[in-house]
Amino acid sequence: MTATLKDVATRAGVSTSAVSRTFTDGASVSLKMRRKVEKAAAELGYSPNFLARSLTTRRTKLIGLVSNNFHNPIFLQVFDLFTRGLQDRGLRPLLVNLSDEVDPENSLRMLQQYSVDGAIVASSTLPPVFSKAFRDQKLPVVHTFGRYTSSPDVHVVGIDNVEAGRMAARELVQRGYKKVAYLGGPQLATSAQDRLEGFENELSRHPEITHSHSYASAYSFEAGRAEMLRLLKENPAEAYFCADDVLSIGALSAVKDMGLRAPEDIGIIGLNDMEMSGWENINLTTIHQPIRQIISSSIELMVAMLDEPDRYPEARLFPCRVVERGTLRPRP
Amino acid sequence: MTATLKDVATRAGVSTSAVSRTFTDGASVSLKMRRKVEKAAAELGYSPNFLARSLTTRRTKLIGLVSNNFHNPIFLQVFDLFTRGLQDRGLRPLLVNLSDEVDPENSLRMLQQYSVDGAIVASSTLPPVFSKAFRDQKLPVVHTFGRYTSSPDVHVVGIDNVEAGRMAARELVQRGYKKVAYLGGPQLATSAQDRLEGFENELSRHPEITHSHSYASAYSFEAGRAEMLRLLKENPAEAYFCADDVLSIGALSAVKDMGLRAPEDIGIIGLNDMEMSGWENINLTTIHQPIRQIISSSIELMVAMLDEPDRYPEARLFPCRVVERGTLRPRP
DNA sequence: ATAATTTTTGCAACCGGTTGCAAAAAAAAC
DNA sequence: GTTTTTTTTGCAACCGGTTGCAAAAATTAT
Repeated sequence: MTATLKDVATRAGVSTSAVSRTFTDGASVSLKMRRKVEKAAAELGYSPNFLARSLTTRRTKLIGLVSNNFHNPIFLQVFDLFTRGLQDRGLRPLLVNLSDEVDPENSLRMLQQYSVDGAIVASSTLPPVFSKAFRDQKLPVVHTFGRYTSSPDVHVVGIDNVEAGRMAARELVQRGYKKVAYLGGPQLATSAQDRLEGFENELSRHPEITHSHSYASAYSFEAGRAEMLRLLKENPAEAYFCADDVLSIGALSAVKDMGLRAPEDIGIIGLNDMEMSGWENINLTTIHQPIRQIISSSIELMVAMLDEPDRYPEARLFPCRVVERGTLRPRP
Repeated sequence: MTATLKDVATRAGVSTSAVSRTFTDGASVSLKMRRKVEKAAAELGYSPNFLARSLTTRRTKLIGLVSNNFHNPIFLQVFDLFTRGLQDRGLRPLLVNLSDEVDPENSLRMLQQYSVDGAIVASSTLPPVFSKAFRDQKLPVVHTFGRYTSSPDVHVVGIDNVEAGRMAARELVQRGYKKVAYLGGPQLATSAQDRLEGFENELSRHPEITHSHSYASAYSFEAGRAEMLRLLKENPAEAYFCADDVLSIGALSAVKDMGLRAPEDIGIIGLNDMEMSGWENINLTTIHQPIRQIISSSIELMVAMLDEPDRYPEARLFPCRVVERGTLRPRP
């Protein structure tokens, strides 16, 4: 149906190699030849078949974009930034939804079958074993929103979740809260664990402040709401650090449901600073996570790795900052 | 690096065809042969290269998932459903972000270069010329959330936007509003046009009710908020039909900003019924669009087309229903 | 046991490209 | 105008598979 290399060669009266070379940059073709070939190609509407090409070049320019976060609105932005960033560099995202997947095997095999050049794992809730499995197959992999370790197995780009936890604690301390708590995402998410660690670590310097923690079942509105409802019925803290904005919004909803107000009765600070946290009817005080930088850095790293697969794994962490809005009482 | 067909053949001491056949279902292989090959394959960790295979079979099982909606939270759910649905059928979504794209040429060529088996265009704001360009290249295409016409150029799956507009109008009429208005998305979006058409069409049966319309610059919170702020400063209507939930939420925010309340001062009805519309602090009365059915039907249609490419284009429309929450005054 | 039929297998060509190598052509040096 | 050097070109093998066809092997019928 569509024109092939051979068709163009025949039409231009040249060898197939010549045609191939005009479409490979850096190859040796005379100007005259190039003209001839390009003319024939244009007449036939030819453009090279990337997949056939990939057989010999061993480059598909396909990047597996692997995630299991399809419920947190922030990930729409994540996908937007990733797809555009990859496209701009001539790469193509093959989207893999790991929502219910527990075993890396299948996804790994699939990525191999499509010969992706690399995989970006965009998730803070996927266990590290996933990205490690990819790496073990010599597949270049970047774990975006992954866990920081001083000697990482795979490239990690994100924030220092421990530090973010500290930051949240400091913020609550400064505002004079005496009884605080952490409301985390799924307990097995490394991000949730690390944020708690930092939170408690900072609070250990303030023995006069009591603190506790619990986990919502997912990074979702409903989960945050349910957990906060439960907490409020018992013996609630004065202020909560919710490990994610969407969780915070759920928690806020619970607060209002119980006839309470934020920040007057209950203080809440989130993490992410997603677009809707700034919406007037939400107006959440939160810790800003620099998504754009995280993603463009992830892509850069991936591009670099395509040229240099044995690059030593590094961790790239970006600083966060508190965005003050209306759900925490003012600093004294 | 990874084992190839030939490696397996050598190891098992059989021909490459034999190996190929064991991995092609429906091919003729004796049980004994299959055993032998599978053993060798397992030992080498072999699995067939889909792209090489696609060269001869002319099937890549790659589906272009094309969209320009990366700001409306409902599309996160759309991507979730599409990716899972496609995966479940052994198809792989190649995500294409058309956000700033005005010319179908590039995207079309790219999809051709990767030999996708088909393309799903998921957008209500992309001009029909895009999907038509794909179709013209004999590429099976489904336009999800596309415009209904009685003799469609390409397969369309979605809702009857005209009818949805009527439904919204009826709802406002029944609740006794005397002065109503339509707040649309980007004017060139077919969905925005059609919803307005239905809205006005229904209202033409009620000459005692005055109505007007205007458009927000995008289907986004900010755009809805800005437009509603403008409207409220002039001569606002009693109730608005906002052509999208995220637009409605922006509008609601504007209403509160001006010191007004919904539904007491201004009534609002949206369209989509996205998850967060049900959140307690939003609580938007809206028209439910059956996303799950729309998407699973789109996938079914695509799968059907892969077997029968010249299938006559059809339109599949799903009925909507009003979801009553708290932003419209009750029926009398 | 032999012939006829069916099933299984391997050969070799092909899918749409790329590329090392050597020959041919063009350019530079003498 | 030769010779040397450089550039351009085509040949042919290859990337990792599939598949039509005919031969070989296994079944079934006689």
